[in-house]
Amino acid sequence: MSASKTRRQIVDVADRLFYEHGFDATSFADIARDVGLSRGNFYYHFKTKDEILAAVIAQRAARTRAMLEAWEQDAASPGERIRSFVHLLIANRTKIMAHGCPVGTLCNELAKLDHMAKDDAVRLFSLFRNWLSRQFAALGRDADADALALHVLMRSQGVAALATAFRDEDFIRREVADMETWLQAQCPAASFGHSRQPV
Amino acid sequence: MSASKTRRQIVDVADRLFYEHGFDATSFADIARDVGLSRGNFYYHFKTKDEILAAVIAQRAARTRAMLEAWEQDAASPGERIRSFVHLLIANRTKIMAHGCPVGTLCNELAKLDHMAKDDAVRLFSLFRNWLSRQFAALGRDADADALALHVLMRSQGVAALATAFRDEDFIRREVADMETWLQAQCPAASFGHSRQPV
DNA sequence: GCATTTGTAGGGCAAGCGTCCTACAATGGC
DNA sequence: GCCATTGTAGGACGCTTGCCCTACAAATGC
Repeated sequence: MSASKTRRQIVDVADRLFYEHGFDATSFADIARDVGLSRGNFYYHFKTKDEILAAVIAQRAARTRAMLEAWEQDAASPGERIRSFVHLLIANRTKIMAHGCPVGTLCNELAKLDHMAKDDAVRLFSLFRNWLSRQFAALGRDADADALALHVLMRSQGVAALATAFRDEDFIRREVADMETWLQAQCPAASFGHSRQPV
Repeated sequence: MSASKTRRQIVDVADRLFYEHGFDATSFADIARDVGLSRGNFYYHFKTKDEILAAVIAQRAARTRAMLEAWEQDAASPGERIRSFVHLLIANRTKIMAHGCPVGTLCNELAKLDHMAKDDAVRLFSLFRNWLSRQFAALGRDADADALALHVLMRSQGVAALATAFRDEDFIRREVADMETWLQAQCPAASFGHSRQPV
């Protein structure tokens, strides 16, 4: 098997395990077992655990960028794009109720561990923050675009945190609906499309 | 030194270390060092690490209950009481920016570790949830009191999460002010006291 | 002043950690 | 068909973990 393919497998598995069990609680052996590699052979692909973390964060950043660009293409209006973001909460509800927001929980853990890569993880947040900010600016809210972006991000983090604690799917849908109402109120003139009822 | 006093010291130190570095990353040795006890002697006071965690959670629950009762006494109106809760974000801003919300981060970590005590940690959330719910009910919002309580809890969790990531004190004050405005709008008839400007 | 309880010190245990090394199988260029 | 490169297996390393034990000091009861 080619090295790059094995490497990608390692990063995929590590990504999943870091999300499900946390970075610190995931051991080299755990990743190796799931990839089907011998423990020691890891050294060939990744010298240290931190190196794996860096690769995982880089991959998440790349995928996030791709997702945001796709929304930029697909969604008709900035308002629709923001709705796409908000609806991530519903699309990923099962995983969120089990393990929280991948970005938020990673940032929290790395902050507690006072880990080098902490700032890199926060940069994942910044991707969303800047993208949301641009959408709000496009809606004519240039003056407070960044504050609005942080507000949306804040809400989704809060929803994810409580959804994990209480495992309440209705709560998620209720708060998403509330965010949509809020969104409409922010830019009454803008077209947000038809406000679909949550399923 | 009396056993109960040493025990209390252990729980206090463990509480702090669990908050600052997380449960998993805090070792027996770390706690022992900070208390000034020999490593091995822990066995006398606590058989297992989980036992320490249970004691820490129990202490947090007791202190939370005491705080909520104090607010019940001090604050004139239910609205003022809810404000007391919201202003925790500002009062504890430094610690929150460094280590997040003590309850939220603990729940997240225990969920990832799939730890026995997970539900006990969530019960800390429920203390706030039920208390807030009672305040909203007292404001005449019986029908959706619990949903409103969850909404307030959700917001404070979101603010704490992003405050940790971006270390932005202004963001905290802005969102607290926004929550106060929202609060006024929820129960226009109720007395919320004068809306102080955040310092 | 002796005996029992209460609390502490220090170290040992097996297991697991991240890391690192060496030996070997598979592959592809020449 | 030989050789260098690429990738893998398996285990050893030093360390730390949670946990447990025994020996001893200090306090307490009678």
